[in-house]
Amino acid sequence: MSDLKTNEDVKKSLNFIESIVEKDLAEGKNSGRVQTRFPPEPNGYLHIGHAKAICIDFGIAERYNGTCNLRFDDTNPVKEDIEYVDSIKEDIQWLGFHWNKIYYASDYFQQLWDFAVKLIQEEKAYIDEQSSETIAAQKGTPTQPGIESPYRNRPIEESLDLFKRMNDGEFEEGRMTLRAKIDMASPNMHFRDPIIYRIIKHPHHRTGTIWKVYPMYDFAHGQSDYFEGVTHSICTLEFEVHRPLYDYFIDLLKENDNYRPRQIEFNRLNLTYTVMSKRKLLQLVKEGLVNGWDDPRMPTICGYRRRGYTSESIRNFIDKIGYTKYDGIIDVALLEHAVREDLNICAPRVSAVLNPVKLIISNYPEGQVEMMEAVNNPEDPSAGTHRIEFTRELYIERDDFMENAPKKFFRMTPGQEVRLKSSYIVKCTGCKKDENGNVIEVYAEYDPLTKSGMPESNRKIKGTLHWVSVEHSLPAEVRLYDRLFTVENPSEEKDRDFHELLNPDSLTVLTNCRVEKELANAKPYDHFQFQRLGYFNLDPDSKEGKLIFNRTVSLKDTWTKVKDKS
RNA sequence: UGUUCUAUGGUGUAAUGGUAACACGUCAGAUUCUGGUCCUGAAAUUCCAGGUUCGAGCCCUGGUAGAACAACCA
Repeated sequence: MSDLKTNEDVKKSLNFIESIVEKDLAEGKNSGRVQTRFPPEPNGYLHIGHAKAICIDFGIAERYNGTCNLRFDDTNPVKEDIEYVDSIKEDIQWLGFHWNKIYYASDYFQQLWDFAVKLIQEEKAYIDEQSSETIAAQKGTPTQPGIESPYRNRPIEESLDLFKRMNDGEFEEGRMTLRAKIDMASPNMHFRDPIIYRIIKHPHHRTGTIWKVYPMYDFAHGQSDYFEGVTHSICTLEFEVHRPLYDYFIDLLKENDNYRPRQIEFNRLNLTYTVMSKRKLLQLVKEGLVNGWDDPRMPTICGYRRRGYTSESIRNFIDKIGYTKYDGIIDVALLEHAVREDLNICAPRVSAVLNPVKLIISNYPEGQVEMMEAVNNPEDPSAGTHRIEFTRELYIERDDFMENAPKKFFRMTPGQEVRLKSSYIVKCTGCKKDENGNVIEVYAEYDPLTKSGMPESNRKIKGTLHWVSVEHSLPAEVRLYDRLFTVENPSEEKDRDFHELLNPDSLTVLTNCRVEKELANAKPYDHFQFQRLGYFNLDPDSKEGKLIFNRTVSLKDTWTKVKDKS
């Protein structure tokens, strides 16, 4: 035991974000305070990429005795909805995080308005009456400077007056905008007089129709951070080029040198075979290509939850992949490993047959029922055992019988002995086929001396099969979920229609499954290991008399490789 | 012919000027009443070229490659 490392010995190295925070702390910045925020826009459900952000936002606060607030970045009423607000809260809690307070960017609309008015008065902003096309054309390109708007130097009073009238609803959407007056020749496109306010007449899910003008992201995010007292504003890499503008507005807002929020960017999560774009996920839902945001094929938090992933495994996964500035793509195998790792420890083993074929133990008395003791979890002896009925007629997996088997097939084939899990060793004697040659019954003889626990049962047998009693098992429906996309990196196939990349076999519904009686007591989301078949959970749509299971993830199945070789 | 950022086995992440390590994946073996788990082993790595240094994955210069930025989205 002594050479085992304790948790303290295995000191995890700091990621670059933690290093920055520690350095700031060491330098006494922000009076030694650490405050973060998780700032989703309520325009969709959270996906696993958000989980990465959530873990670092809440994790940094926790690690450095700070606080983390949840802030909804609700500056675009057209796309946002209260449904999303609710789902986001639920998913964060399911992941096991707790916010200090909930804020909304819309809480700051008045402050932001006042700040905008101040900028106009200082000749740092003006009302532009050009169309979006004209403004875009004048913006130049990343390699060519833009040109100035003819409205750029209009009198302060005129801008002030128009800004007020914009918010009074006097002008149509798109008619005019408020732009910051910075530098049309800046190499950073975001400094070329960015639009900071636009007219939107669509009612806001919180403020209703009070406002007719809404701030843009760049004019709301940093300021909101500042108003709240955020010290470390952690976001993804694509906001890197926004940071100078973030700092620009903070400088105009900042009142003293004791506090200033700081933006830090990390690499967004990319997963193989997975689409992470909110826009595309919304499209999948809207076009009915999946059964809602919580479809088990979706990479959303609620999709994974429904599929049977545990929050623990998602957090462990995030922990494994780390935070850097390198823009790579992570193999889903790593996520699946994290899920198996967690489920292996906590999922009870139960018997289920997905594709049943009858097995008749010809020398076993008709009508006899024996209760067999089944271990709930070999990884956890304290999980105990449960009992399962053994009878003359059983169901086994159709794939577990082969009439003419290759050498490395260790399961049911004429003349070969196999062990029926938790019960007897049986020897296959043959099978019966219908007129089409399909196997309809398999026959075997049991050895009464080999019941689990008996001395004779210690014979070395290569194959162990799972089974259920024909009479005592329950019917069930099992849904096998595969990858939604056929290509490893769907976002790289930009020129191809997204629909072409969808996997037509991403969902397989098996309706003739049989499960052991024990499962009648299962509760929604409970997870199980169906022995060699993988991990499954009970779908919340299950009803009394209709059990529905989702396959969470398959086991690593080396049999498939043996098959390839033979 | 812009600005900003990035580059370590197949994938992701460490090593903070001093023996290139960890996890996943792959392959092989052992154990097993799950072809799972656990265990053992193997193959495989610092983008290129210079420079600084006793010593460079790390610092400097120049290349190369990739990413982000030209929404009245966030």
